[in-house]
Amino acid sequence: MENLNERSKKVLYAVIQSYINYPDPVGSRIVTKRYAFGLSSATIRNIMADLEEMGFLAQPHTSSGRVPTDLGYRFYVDSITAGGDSYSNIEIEILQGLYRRLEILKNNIDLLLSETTKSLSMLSHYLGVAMSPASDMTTLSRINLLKYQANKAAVVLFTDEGLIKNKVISVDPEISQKDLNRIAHYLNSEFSGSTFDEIRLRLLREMSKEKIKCDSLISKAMSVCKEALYFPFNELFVSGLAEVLELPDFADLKRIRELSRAIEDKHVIIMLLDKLADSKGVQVVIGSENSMEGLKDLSLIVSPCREGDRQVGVVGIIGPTRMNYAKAMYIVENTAKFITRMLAGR
Amino acid sequence: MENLNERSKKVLYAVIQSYINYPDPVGSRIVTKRYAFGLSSATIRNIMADLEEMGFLAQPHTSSGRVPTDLGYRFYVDSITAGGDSYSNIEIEILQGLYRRLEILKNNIDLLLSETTKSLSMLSHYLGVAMSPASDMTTLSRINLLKYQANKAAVVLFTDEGLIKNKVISVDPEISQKDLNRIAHYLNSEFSGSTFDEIRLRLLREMSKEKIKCDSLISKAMSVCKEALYFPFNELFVSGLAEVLELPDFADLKRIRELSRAIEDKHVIIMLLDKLADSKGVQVVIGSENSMEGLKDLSLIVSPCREGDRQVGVVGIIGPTRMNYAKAMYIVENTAKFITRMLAGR
DNA sequence: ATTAGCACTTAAGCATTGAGAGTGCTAACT
DNA sequence: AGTTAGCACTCTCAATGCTTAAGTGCTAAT
Repeated sequence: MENLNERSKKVLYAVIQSYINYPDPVGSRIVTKRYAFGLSSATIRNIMADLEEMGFLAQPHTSSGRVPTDLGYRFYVDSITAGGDSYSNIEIEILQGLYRRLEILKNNIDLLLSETTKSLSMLSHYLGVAMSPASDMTTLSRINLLKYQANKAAVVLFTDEGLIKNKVISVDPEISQKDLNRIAHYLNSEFSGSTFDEIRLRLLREMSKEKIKCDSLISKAMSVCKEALYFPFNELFVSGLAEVLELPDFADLKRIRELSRAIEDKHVIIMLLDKLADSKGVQVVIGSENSMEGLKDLSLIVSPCREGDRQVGVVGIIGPTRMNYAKAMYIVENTAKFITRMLAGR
Repeated sequence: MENLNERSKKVLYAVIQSYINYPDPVGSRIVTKRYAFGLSSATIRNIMADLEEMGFLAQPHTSSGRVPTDLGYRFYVDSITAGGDSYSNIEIEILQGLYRRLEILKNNIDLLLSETTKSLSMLSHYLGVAMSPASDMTTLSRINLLKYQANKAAVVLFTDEGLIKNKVISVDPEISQKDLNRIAHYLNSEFSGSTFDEIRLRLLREMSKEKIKCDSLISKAMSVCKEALYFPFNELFVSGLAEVLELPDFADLKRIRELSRAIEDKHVIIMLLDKLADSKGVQVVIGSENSMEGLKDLSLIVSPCREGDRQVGVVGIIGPTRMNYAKAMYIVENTAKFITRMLAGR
């Protein structure tokens, strides 16, 4: 990047711009035609050869136009992050309209996130993704235990992030609703405000104490707690496959298979999003910059939804590396803000 | 079907059998080779021409082999339903193994169903689908209302089918937990055992009564009820797209697009499953037998999971019309039984 | 009723060809 | 010295024609 003069940069941007808009490798002639450099194609050719040598461009085969490499995109993305493009009013209005439609879902996080992914994919024409926060990092606000059948109880769990989860656990038939109330009361007074990570740790310590082991009711209660507080929270929502398959980038059966495997696994995407969730602001991961198998030659635009230190989720877009980064970043940034506002404004 | 003698039937079955195993149109020569009829290819040719005339077979183009029509598959499927194929021990063991792995999820219906779809698609190599019952038909077992924040309450709802759902509703800040308890108590005593369909109807009638309109607390309570009891229950789980894309039937980009649109919409599939959920036992819908746009040339094998009159869900398989119906039916039937056992055994 | 034989049809694979787009290099130009 | 025109070269892609293989329908013989 050091020995990259202003003119070369401009050419690089032009190539990327063109390739984003038209899915064909771009040659020197096209650059001179579509972008007024006042230079001949031969000169552009020389510059493009230099850019290729520096690793910003590549040729699919000798004598086709050039295509940006991941490095090229990276350079481009970094430059627009610094700049901060502004967007047309129309696009902003579409965004606002979609958000308004989602506002009625603010009481149901899962549904809100899942619908948000649909908006994301509609707006961007790429995959929309959203993830609720991992359980370890969320803080317990309140827990309720409801006796359900002879040997079952429902755990209802409120977190500071506004998540509500329920699950059924098996309990000793001897335990009554009163007992459960007492246990819940204990848990609330003891752990409310702590993250689940901490809670699990402290519970483990408590349970190893001698006196607890002896008292059968308490030990039963403890087993209830242990089961009640283990929640595999983080849930991933993905949509827009149909949208993505319209792109020329996914005309290839092999790529489609790869993508659909990635979507169905979820595991890989969750891991990646988890990694990116800690940072703040919009993150861009381009193609091979992520080391996940099956996500090569895909790009991710991700933003955590956080307010202070309270993280309520992650939203993002997944698409081919040949992506309209500026637009995608704009959409993700605003969607993250919207979700944050929605879930924090309580 | 009347004027279809035993020999013609055998040939029809042979053609279907062969086509299911090898995805190429089957010609008369192949029939004589793979299945020992003791007849020459010319004779088979004549029979196949007859079968085509009757609408059981079709030719993709003059002078290619023949392919079963939807009607042909229908004939075949009806015959195996009557027969009842038995399966190898190995396959039964694989099934049993997968089921055992799922047993630990019996307390979490949604997760159970969603994992079941994965098993279904693994076993069949087609799409696995599962749906929890529609809210109208489920019966309320118990309702709990938990005050949550100043103007919010969590509704926790238990049904006789073993479903547990929660949602957040907005409430008047004046309403206390005590009030909510009273409302919940009223709802439980009044409506426990009724289906949500009935409940909504009765609530509507109650609310129109004069005296209730006057009392402000009761009217507030009623508005709580109304919101609390409206649940869009029916949830659809689908998986196995990656699996299906390995099939030669989905080598075509257009079909893939169609399929993924169907999967993302869910709406269409839900409607179709809803229709089939009422009947009992395994249902087979072949290709154009369903009138849903986007599901043409796909087949569905579906079975409700019911015990007595209590329906706990629907499971099924979606695949190309060129499907191993016998196997798919076997898998669906047993999976439905398993799910029923899992959720009814309480 | 069955079958052998044959002419006919069609898809699919293969090599050939020509057009088109793009490149790199060299030599001329400013 | 930077820029450009010109040109030979490369590679893809679409079209073409040819051949092969599989399958059919029909007719005449068994």
